[in-house]
Amino acid sequence: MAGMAERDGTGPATLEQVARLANVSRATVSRVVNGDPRVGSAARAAVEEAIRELGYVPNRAARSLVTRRSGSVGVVIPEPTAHLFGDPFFPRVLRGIADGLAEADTQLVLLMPQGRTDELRVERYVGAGHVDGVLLVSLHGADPLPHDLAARGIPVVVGGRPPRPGITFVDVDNRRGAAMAVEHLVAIGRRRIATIAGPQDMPAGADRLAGYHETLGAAGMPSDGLVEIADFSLDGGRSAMERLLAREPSLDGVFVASDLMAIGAMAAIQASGRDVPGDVAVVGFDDSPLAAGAHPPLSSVWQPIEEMGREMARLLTRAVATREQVPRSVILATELVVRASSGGHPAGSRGSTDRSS
Amino acid sequence: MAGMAERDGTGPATLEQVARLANVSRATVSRVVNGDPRVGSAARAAVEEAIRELGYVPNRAARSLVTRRSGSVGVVIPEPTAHLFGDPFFPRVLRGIADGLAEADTQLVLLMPQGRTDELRVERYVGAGHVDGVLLVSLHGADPLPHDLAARGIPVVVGGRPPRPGITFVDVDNRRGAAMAVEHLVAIGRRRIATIAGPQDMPAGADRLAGYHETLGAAGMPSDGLVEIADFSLDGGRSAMERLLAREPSLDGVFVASDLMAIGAMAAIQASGRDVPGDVAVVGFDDSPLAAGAHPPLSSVWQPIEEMGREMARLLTRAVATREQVPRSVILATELVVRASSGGHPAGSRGSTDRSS
DNA sequence: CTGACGCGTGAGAGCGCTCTCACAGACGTT
DNA sequence: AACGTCTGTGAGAGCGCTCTCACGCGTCAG
Repeated sequence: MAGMAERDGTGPATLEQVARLANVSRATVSRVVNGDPRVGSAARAAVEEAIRELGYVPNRAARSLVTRRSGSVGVVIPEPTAHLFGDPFFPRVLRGIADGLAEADTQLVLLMPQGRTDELRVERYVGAGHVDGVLLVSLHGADPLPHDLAARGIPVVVGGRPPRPGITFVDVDNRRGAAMAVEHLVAIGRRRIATIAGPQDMPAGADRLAGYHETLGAAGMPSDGLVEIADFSLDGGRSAMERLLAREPSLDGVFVASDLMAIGAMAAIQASGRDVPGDVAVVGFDDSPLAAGAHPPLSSVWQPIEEMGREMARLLTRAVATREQVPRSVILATELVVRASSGGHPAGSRGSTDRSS
Repeated sequence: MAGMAERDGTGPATLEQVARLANVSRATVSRVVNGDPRVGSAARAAVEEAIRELGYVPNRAARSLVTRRSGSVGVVIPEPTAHLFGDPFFPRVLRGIADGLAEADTQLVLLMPQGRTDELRVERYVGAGHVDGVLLVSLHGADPLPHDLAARGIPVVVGGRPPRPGITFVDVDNRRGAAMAVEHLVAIGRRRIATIAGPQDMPAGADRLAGYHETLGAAGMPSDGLVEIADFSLDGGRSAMERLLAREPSLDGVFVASDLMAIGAMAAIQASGRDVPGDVAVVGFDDSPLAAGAHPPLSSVWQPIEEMGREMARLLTRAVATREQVPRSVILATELVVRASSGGHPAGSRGSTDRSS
């Protein structure tokens, strides 16, 4: 490696070696490494030079032995969540988390418990102090894990609104996103607007449905007979749409709570001889790569998934550093992306752009 | 916690405390904890009792400080790989890896470098000995990382055949899987069999195309004008199919190198007024959840993705333990799942079942 | 001129564990 | 009876780091 003198003999350089080379004590080197300001500039320069020369990298094990911090956090992804997502949700949160943790020079230890037994193992593992905190991506129903951990005083941040409050979380604004989608359908003149919602034991499913109802209510439009629940799958979307069309042949707009379901729904609409968006306008949710490639291209609600992961990491890092126990929450804004399926321009032009938090 | 006496005062129990409670030396406790056989049964029992009573869990940092093993391995997922997969490939390998590492009580440290700069950071990180080895899930073209790490003597196992040999890897039998798919099309009487292949700079893409050619060649059937390359996306599959149909209207079977593309292809076939499987039989690859939900249900080649992850973990664990440098490789068998899209029974009945390695 | 007070630095004590070495006692061999 | 040999155990020395404490020095008020 360039610029890295070969240290004679055994393994990576140690603090001790750096100290000797720089003619200072171990303590001083340690101060430099950890950014302690009370170090003279001469000493600091000498140490930095020595560090560069030896290619010194601190030994994490030794450090965490004395600091009693592991410098790593656990990211828990329970089975049902991992399974659910056909679109690249999963990798994207993870990337955001990885990003956010890298900012704080923290390791990401992945834990994927399968079943209750594994969850208990995770709890024991975390309880043993092997990680400084836990990030939980849980989008299905009531999971006892976050509360159990929080009760033990372990910093926890969950991604997606948890069913029970009292826990720090980051979520995207599902409700507002859904509302924007429905408002858009209203704005382009649709009068019989249906929805295909996700499972109601998932906060994301429930919140999106709530946004639908809220908007229709505000517009003074009926929603009776216009709601179907499905399971976020392609096929689920298709059959839900078939039921909707059978029951309410006159519907002219539909908000579908996920892109995958929306693509299934469009297939059903087209199979019934109707045109999208001519007869029925469709808006999905996720703005996954599938949306832009659909026929016709699918309008969809974009959500800042990476940002969610990054924010989770930041909140956890702060909680670990300050030892504070107050639950916080961050809701990230969503955006509507209008495409041909709801009569917008064929190209994927962005709709609203409020992205504060 | 049940059965866990409250230790007076400060933090988790230590070896020392266990030793005192059991009336033995630290060394003996250490032996019991690490499964050293040369411990008398009386001492062992006393130690085990004390461990239970104190809820003792070894301190990883202290341990790895002396053993010079971190007890964790890095799992590297470069940007392009993470982005590519719409189907749940990514979570599934990860789950397999998590499984396999849990068997060896090893931590999974996730590294998701974005761009070359990050890759160098990963290299430095790994080089610093923070992990005992590296697992790399890389399915795109030539990545220098695995060879760089291997050259430094760091144990590496990659998932998916690497472009250059000389590295331990685990892969699914893409070639044989493709061959089985095409053989099946031949067996049901198709005579003009096309293929939509994946990107040829990805080994998975190249190997599946090779399997196609191999089988057609063996059957003495032509393949000229019957090959299209696409990018594993829904839309890519659709347009490739349109090109194929335009060029070769008489084709009666098509092997598509991914389910997502196959679904796009089926849409194109149906849009052209043809019936699946009546006019054109279709077989996909991946056997993702999308396949069973497609219309008609899609025949597809199933691959043991979790098993691939698990096997990667095992190979790495062994390489770390034995310090051996010999590259190995494991190829896992694929299976053909016949469904309605190639005229099989509508239900998803399994085809062949050779799954040795 | 003296004492108090900063500031930069070094000495040294651990953090919790593993592992080498020494040793006591039980057994078998010549 | 004297010797080796094994087996189970303990003592103790670190692993590489952080952090407290003490100390030497220069500065400034009294």
